Amino acid sequence: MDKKLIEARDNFIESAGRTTQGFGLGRNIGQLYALLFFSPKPMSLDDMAGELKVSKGSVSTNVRELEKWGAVREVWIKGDRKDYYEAEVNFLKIIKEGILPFFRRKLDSSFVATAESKEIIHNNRKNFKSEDKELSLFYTKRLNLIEIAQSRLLLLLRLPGL
Amino acid sequence: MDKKLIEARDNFIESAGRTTQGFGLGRNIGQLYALLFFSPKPMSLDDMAGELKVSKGSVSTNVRELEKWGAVREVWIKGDRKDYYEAEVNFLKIIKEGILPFFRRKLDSSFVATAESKEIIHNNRKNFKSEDKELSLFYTKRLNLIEIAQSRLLLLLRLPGL
DNA sequence: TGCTATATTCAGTACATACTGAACATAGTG
DNA sequence: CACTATGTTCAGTATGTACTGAATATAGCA
Repeated sequence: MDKKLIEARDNFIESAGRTTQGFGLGRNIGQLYALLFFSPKPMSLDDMAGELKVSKGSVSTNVRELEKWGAVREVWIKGDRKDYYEAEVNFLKIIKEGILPFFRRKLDSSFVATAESKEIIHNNRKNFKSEDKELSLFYTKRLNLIEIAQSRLLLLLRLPGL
Repeated sequence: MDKKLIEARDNFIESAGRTTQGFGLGRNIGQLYALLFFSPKPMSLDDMAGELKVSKGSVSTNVRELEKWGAVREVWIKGDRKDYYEAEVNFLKIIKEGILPFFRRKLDSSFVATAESKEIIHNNRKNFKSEDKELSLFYTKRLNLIEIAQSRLLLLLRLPGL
């Protein structure tokens, strides 16, 4: 394979790794997707581990994460007992159906925390005295603000424009 | 301050920290914002460091990052030479004007990498032979796919629905 | 059913990164 | 203008997390 083609591909792979890392998704996973995205043929775990110079264990874990997101799929190659994978090339679909729901789940847990905090205040509203009463009112207002923002955010993450 | 109120607040602060951490933004920065969001009065660096039990250095760094995002603002308290900060409570505004542009900048660098890879292939298109010629065509197609997806993604990050 | 090729798991480790804290810079005050 | 209170910086470190690699599980084959 031509040196310049390899350079073009590796430049992209490196960038993809940096990008996923920057979003808290790890470097390997982005590199892995980029590698498959630039492969004309499906690749086996060993192929991928070999190309990226990482362990097979890491490839196994990350490729299954990618599969969960619908970013890669397993393909059958008859007469071969290895698992082969290829990239889903509809990138926006991956964002919309794989990555954003993943992020949404992270936000859900903060949603839960907001509700918990409201609950704590509500359950104890009888026991607050003087300046704490005032403060509890303030907290409730702020928690309501956050709840409104959170639900709007969840709607937005459904990407109505897509 | 009432124990239950502290519990409600700290529960929220902890969750905020976990959330920002999950998005690759660090834990402290989320906690800091949450702390200010739940403070009826502006707070000084020492106040914040004391409440969160973290170093003043970290507070200084993170509060300025939050300021860049428009998530907190400095307020003057006359007769006091400390800097005081309060939270911007319009959370969606912070997302739209602070955090998304921050993420957008991360994506920009991957945009650059795509262009670079195209450039490399273009500059060498004369020199490829036989099967490499075919492969370079394949790469170009894939890079075009990515470029289209990337530009649509950037549009989306402007959150037209907001 | 045992054998071999392949995939998965997970304890240990390496690595990146956010935080600490002390030294330094700065700006208010008397 | 020196003094003091406060803020910033940054080298060193602690911490969390992703990766390694060997042990284990699994699945196809003969």
